[in-house]
Amino acid sequence: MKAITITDVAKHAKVSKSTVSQYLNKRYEYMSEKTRKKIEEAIEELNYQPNIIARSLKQKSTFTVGVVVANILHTFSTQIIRAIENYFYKHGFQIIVCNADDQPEKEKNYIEMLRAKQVDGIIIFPTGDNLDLYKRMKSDQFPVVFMDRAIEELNIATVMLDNHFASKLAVDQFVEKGYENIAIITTSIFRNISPRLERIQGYKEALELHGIPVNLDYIKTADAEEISDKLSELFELKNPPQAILAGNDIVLNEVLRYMKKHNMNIPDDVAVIGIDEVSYADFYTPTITTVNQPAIEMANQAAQLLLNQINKTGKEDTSVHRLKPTLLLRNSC
Amino acid sequence: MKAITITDVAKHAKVSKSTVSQYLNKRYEYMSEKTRKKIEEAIEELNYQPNIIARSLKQKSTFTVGVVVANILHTFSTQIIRAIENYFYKHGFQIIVCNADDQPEKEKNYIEMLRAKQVDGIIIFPTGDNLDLYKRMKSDQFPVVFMDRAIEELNIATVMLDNHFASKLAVDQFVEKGYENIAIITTSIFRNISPRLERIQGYKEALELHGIPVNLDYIKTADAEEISDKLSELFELKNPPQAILAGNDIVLNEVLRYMKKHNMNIPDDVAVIGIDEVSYADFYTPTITTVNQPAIEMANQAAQLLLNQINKTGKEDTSVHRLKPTLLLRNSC
DNA sequence: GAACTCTACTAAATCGATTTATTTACAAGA
DNA sequence: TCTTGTAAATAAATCGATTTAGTAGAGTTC
Repeated sequence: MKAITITDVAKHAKVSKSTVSQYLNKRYEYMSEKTRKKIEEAIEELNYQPNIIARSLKQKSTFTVGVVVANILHTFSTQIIRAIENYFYKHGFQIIVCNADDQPEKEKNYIEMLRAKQVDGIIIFPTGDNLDLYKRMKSDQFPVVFMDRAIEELNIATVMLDNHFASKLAVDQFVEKGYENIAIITTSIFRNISPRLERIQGYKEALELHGIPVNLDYIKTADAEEISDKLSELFELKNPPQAILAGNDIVLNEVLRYMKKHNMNIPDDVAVIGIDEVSYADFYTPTITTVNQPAIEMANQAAQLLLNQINKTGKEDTSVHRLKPTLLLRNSC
Repeated sequence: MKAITITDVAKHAKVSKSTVSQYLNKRYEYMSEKTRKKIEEAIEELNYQPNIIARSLKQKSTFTVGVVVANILHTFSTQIIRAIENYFYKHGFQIIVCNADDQPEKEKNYIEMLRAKQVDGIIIFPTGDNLDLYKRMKSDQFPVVFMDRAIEELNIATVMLDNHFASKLAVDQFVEKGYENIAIITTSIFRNISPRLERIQGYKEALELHGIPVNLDYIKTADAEEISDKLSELFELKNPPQAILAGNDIVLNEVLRYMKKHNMNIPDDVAVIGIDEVSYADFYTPTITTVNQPAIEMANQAAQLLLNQINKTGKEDTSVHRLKPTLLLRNSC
């Protein structure tokens, strides 16, 4: 890899570096037509590409933003990434995607790396366990937007689902179909992951609205591997649930796997609704009713909030934006 | 955002920039214990973080590699990204993921951007339509590894599935179960995407091995939206297929959607095998037999090949590495 | 005590761009 | 003829690190 620099171009075109730089930045008024042509030719001939590293050292802005996702394997994460990327691509930015794997330690490393690399801003699916780090970014006025999960009292712009409403949509549907013994299962709430807590909270509120007492035995949280055990616990209750709300796509998979294994019929033996749309929802037997997150709008909104911070356009927005999910009514309930 | 630089640290610790730099690079033998402590404290107090941009301007290596995926929405892409990222994370590299959306134009922009940003190497799922660009990277001796798709005559290290064998696994299984009218459906081969061509080729070869004549009516390629039409064509044949090999996860979804819609029973009305494992394979009714790609091994191998090129370790390897898939035998066939 | 070696440090060059201040050449105006 | 103004171009400073070459001072050796 030979390295063609601005100096080479300048020599080749028999002008100064400064003039070449002006050319590169399209300030043609500082040079004659003839010079412009010479530089153009030199760049062409040498196949010169400016070193963006050197450029951004001087210019500060790197036109790169980071996205730190909690777990890249979630369909929701991928959809968000893709949409964020599309948004920023249009605005001339690149995105650096990093995968924190739900590990605060990894999240910390990535955020620090990204900052050290001088990205212009970061969209984070926060693990929630790096409060000091979040605070430092805030006090440094470094552009940050949180996605999917809220961190209290930090006043950082956040885009997330209206999780209460998501649960309400599901519970309302169950009730309409005549179910009263309704269980909810989410993945672990070990680190107080807000969407999960809110979905449980929304579930409770929705039940109360319908005058149905909340039965704590019907609320289960566990990591994917233990969900099957939790389901067994549910069905061993003397009053087993007739309906199950799966808190996300992973839980839904586990629930369906369990049903399959135990030869249980949906919705006759037990009705099911999942939060998060899944690829197979409309051709599974039965088709699965789901609560769909508006991933693209969420991504666009987060991207826009970040871009506003980066460009210092619009007034400061540190609020939590909650988008409404929709119910995709099918036959599992 | 105040910017603490090495100069600030030097002043604060009352030493020269050079010494601070030595400290940052852990060359403690060039300073006294006392100086080391002073610098350590200064860095701590000022909360200093070195500017990696400035560093890499001098050092050349940016410890960043790019991954340009064809489409980030494919589960296979995500698995690969995740594994590549894990591999490089261990070696102190960051990865920049870019999504080409199967558009050669976008791919070109991204590769050029990545190179301009001086990444140390790139792993590409090539669209195949940027031959000049690929050649230039090759002649610049820029570290590149292709993933998933081969580009003929370029002599660029490539990691991909043994696609012929993938089809063979499926066809062998069909034949063992007594099926002879076997169809294959893949997504569009518009741009000569090698895995798709190879899967079709492997399907033909496998049939011939079993002495079954190849029926061209049984071979269909189409974009996702038209697959349902192609399926109708298949079942309107006077000799409709008894078995269908779905060329990837997207096709499999479409096939299952069609079966559901037309109330067709698997495997009685038609047997199905999919290439690519899917999340619901083991709890669908019936459970779905799939041909599984060893994504993690493929990612590790690609990452290792790239790292070798970057570090110039090992001898030059420009061969095509083909990994073997495995059959996950279930009940759809 | 001259010559040499080490240790602990520093000054200055460097990476490849951008940007500011300055210079040159030439034409217009008084 | 002597300013003055302007267009075109350049030199030099800058960004924030690394790295090379060099130096001061203490200790060793003969």
